[in-house]
Amino acid sequence: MEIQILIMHTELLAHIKRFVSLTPEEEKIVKGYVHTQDVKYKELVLKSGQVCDAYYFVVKGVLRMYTLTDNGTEHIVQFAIDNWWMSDYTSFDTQKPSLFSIQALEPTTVIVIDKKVQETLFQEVPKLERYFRLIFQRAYTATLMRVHFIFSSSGEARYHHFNNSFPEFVQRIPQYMLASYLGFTPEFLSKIRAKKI
Amino acid sequence: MEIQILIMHTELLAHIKRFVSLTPEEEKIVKGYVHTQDVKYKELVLKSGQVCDAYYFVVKGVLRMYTLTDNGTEHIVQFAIDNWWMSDYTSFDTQKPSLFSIQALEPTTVIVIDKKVQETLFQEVPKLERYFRLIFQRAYTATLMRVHFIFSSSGEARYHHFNNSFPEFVQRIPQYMLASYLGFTPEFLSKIRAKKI
DNA sequence: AGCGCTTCTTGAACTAGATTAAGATTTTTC
DNA sequence: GAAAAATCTTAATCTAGTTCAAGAAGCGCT
Repeated sequence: MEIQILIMHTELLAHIKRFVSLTPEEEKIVKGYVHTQDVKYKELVLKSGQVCDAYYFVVKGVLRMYTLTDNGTEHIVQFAIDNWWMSDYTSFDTQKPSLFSIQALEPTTVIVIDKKVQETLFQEVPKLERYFRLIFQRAYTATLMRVHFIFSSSGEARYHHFNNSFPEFVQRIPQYMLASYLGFTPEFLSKIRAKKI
Repeated sequence: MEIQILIMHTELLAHIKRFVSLTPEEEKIVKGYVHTQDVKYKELVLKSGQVCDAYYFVVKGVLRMYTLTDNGTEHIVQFAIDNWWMSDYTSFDTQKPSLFSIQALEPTTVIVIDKKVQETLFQEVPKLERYFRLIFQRAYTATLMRVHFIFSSSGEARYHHFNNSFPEFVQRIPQYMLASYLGFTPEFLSKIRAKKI
């Protein structure tokens, strides 16, 4: 068990070190402030209406973030797979209820930074400000690219593009969720697939 | 002129200080590394195909970031007004050509951080890492909310929502650009407006 | 191995929004 | 202040994608 946790933390530290260097002491501090959590299939780590009180780093598995519209339909805003962070950062900062829910689509292991330690951790390891500056920058530009794709290509083109870019991932999630992420109905996705094989 | 520039810089420093505290020395360093630039109506600060080599902070005016699709139609990915940063951060970091163009929609004044000084500036004033961490976090979550709106509401609903949220801004830009930003055609926007007055 | 639940498919009728094209209005320029 | 350019409107036709409904596969569970 101890060894297991160590390996988990190693994944996060390796990821951080892709962006900033860390001294052994800093590594130790980070390890001291985070913890791992196992999330069962279909379990929620955040439920809309509740306040988000952690950042989640996916070590293994898949999370989805989604909203419920008035008429009861779900809309997937984003997925997180290995080495991605997910949270409702606005709810986290303002401590107001979140519009979003975050759910595991597989048995998933996450590393957690809790609200109550986040500021202290960032003060003790200021390099994390830079690390997250770069993480948010990437997430932001990736989301802008997504807006660009939504506006400039048809649903069919978006499906093929996503399929070509992340073929392994498409295998792992139900098609109706992919449809929701791409912004159309499962029936329409079925039709696209029927055309071309 | 000197006074004018000082006022400009004050706007940026005031904005930074909404997120992090700055000592007088740090303020001085920041002032030393940035400069202002006046951008004429319709002038481009970034042209797609070129490498983006600066961050731009809008002091006064409006910028738009857009792409050209194969068939020649423009798609506006975002606007920047007073106190917003705009850049193609991916192109900036990788020094690869940008897909986007950035253009002024009014005579606009920006404060510029050039690529060649950015790393040095951040090293000398590490608080800027935190500042931009928070800036990117907001930009990221705002863009996620936009994706949510695109998927969960009709074009008409999006128009009314935008109109209610930013009535003064809607006055300042041509309607066909608003249509492009909201993801539909100018003709459709005309129809929406005809319905309701 | 069979029952129940979740996911996927197909087809027919429908609609939000695109496209095309022409004219009207407003803004800019000399 | 008239001509040119840019923006906005209207209407007819068309299409990508939705909705509804029903059946077919797939898959986890005892």
